[in-house]
Amino acid sequence: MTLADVAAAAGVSVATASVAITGRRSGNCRVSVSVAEKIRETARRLNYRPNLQARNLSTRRTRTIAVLIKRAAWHNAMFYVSACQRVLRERGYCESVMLYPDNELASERQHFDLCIERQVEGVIAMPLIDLAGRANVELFNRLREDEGVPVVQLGIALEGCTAPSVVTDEIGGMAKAVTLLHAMGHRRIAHATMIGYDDPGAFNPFRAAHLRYQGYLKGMSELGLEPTVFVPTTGAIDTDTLYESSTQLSSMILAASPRPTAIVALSDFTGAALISGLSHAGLSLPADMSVIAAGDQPFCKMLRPALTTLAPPFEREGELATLELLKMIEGAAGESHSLLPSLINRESIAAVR
Amino acid sequence: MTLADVAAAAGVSVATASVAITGRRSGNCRVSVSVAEKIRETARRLNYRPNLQARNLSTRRTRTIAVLIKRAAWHNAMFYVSACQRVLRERGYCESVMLYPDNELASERQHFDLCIERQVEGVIAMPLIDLAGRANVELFNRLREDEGVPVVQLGIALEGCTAPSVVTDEIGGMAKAVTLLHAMGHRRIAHATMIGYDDPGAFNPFRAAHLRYQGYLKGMSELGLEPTVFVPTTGAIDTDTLYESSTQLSSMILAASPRPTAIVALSDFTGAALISGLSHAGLSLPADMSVIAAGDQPFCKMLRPALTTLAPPFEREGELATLELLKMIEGAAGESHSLLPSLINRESIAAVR
DNA sequence: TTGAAAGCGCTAACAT
DNA sequence: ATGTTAGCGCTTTCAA
Repeated sequence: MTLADVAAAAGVSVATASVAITGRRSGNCRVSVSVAEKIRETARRLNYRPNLQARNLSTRRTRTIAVLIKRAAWHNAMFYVSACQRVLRERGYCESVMLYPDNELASERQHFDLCIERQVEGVIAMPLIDLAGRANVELFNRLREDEGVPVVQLGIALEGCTAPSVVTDEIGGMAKAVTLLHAMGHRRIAHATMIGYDDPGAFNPFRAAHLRYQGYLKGMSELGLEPTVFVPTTGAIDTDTLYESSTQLSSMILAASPRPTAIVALSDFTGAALISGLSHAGLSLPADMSVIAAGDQPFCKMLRPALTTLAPPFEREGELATLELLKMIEGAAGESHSLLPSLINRESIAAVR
Repeated sequence: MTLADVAAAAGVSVATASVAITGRRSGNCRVSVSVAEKIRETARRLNYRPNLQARNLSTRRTRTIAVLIKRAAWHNAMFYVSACQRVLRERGYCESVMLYPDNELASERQHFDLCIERQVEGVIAMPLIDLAGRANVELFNRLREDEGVPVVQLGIALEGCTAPSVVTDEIGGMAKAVTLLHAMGHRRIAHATMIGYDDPGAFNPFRAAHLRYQGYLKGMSELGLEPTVFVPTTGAIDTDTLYESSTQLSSMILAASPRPTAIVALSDFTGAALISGLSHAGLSLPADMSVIAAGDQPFCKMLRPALTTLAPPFEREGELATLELLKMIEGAAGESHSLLPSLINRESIAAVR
């Protein structure tokens, strides 16, 4: 069922049918309303569907953008993607979500190729940094320079990458958490994190851990407080198993002297492990220990006490990234954004006794 | 940068270049190895990328399949999708994930259109049933019959839909849970569920709730046990807020007399609410009450006690769905599958005292 | 072993 | 207001 069939059935030329169906004017010409209606009616009757491949080939536009999601970010990605879809739909674009569920650089490369071959007009990517500290920076830059397809980075900004980025202000967020705890009377505020937090390299695969550590440091130093950090000594270095590797933190914290009265945890997984371990050891939370985490994972509200956490503005980030990309597709320069998370105060913090 | 450019640069015709680059024989003809190598070298040098739109238009094949995910299933979808990608890649297909984050029937329809327009060769969809009990059954059937594109349903089988389905055996799973509890000495085993569980209609939007209820019933009756079910009296009927609406269940269960010794919960969200509410009321879990849930959400392991749950074999389901689809694309008939979940025994059940 | 040419379904000048 | 025609980038007979 092609345009030609519809045109034949309606007794007009393909050009006329094309104009009628896409509702567009060709040059200064239109189709008379009556003919147009007849054509559309015929199309409907014949159950005609335009072939996008052909249309795109002809117009040399696809109005398609790609969203590249890494497996590690899948859970947050829903918020990104739904915001993204909303703005794209409003502007007549369609998107095509491609994911690289294995967190491999090679896989990211392969998807970039696919983007080019599919002629996408832009890509929103959550860049990968592998365990060896490598990233596809060159590729990101070339995609823009050689192929002319605009890119925006979401969630993390790769050093040396020319594409604008939309990220969470991890440093500001953690400093905010420290400040809040301080205002509640806490003075011995510790940080619970993961192996790798102290690598300041731009390609630390756990960059967020380092950023959050810095935010903690910043908050503490502004208040004249002495920082203390707890790190597991063993366990896989891997965000998938963060909960498991964080279980040993509780006893470390319990054994510390002086014992902190509040903990700023790297992530919700760390926070969950703390709540579990500390409660199990007989502490009453939050009275005996305040815990703030970061990430606002859906399980926070199901923990007892429900976990107070820093919520990154995912939807807004997705929206901004898309808006920037669209600007770039239209030829303008894109800007980067860093957005402060908001603090969702649930039940896991209390004033110091 | 087109094939013609490469051909010109290599001093051959586009036809030759095409054959050399795709590494295919046209008729009984090949390209000499030397020329082929030169062409490929030129292509590499010029950074040539084939235009898939053009290629697909010409071959009338896309080797692309669509995976349609509804928002409500996002979290499980990662497992589906990664399995799907793996088998697709092995067979030289590429997929394109499209989602309808708003859970609207209209949105599902729109995505079906897009699939047709994009000429996908098959679609794997997680069908939607809206709150009014409607579904796009007709559309599913027509996609196959009118457009000739094979479809497989994932996660739920729509009544009257001719497409094969790959689903979890909810009934068998729940019966298994009941049996296990019985073997641990429990006799007063209750079911905690949601509003809508007792609607036997094929288009009950909470079909899974009804299926699980039936599984519970089946298990109980096989053992000659008397069923008891607890349902919230108020609250939004919505899987997004299942945790919130389940909070009132704990006091209902506590007030019951005789009080059950074990609960089979509709889902992990219900189970989490129970663990929280029951513990808060002073019960010691699992000694005072056993809880089994279903879904194997990532947060199960973070609860205290960690939630014992029925884990649907997502990866296997995604794999089977893809395999069936591929079979259908190759002209064979697809078969349906119903897979039993496995019981992940964590800490929330114990022998009756 | 290679090239010429037709065509995939559609759009867009240009002509009528 | 409508039709004619020439592509878009690629594949694929068919001929050389």
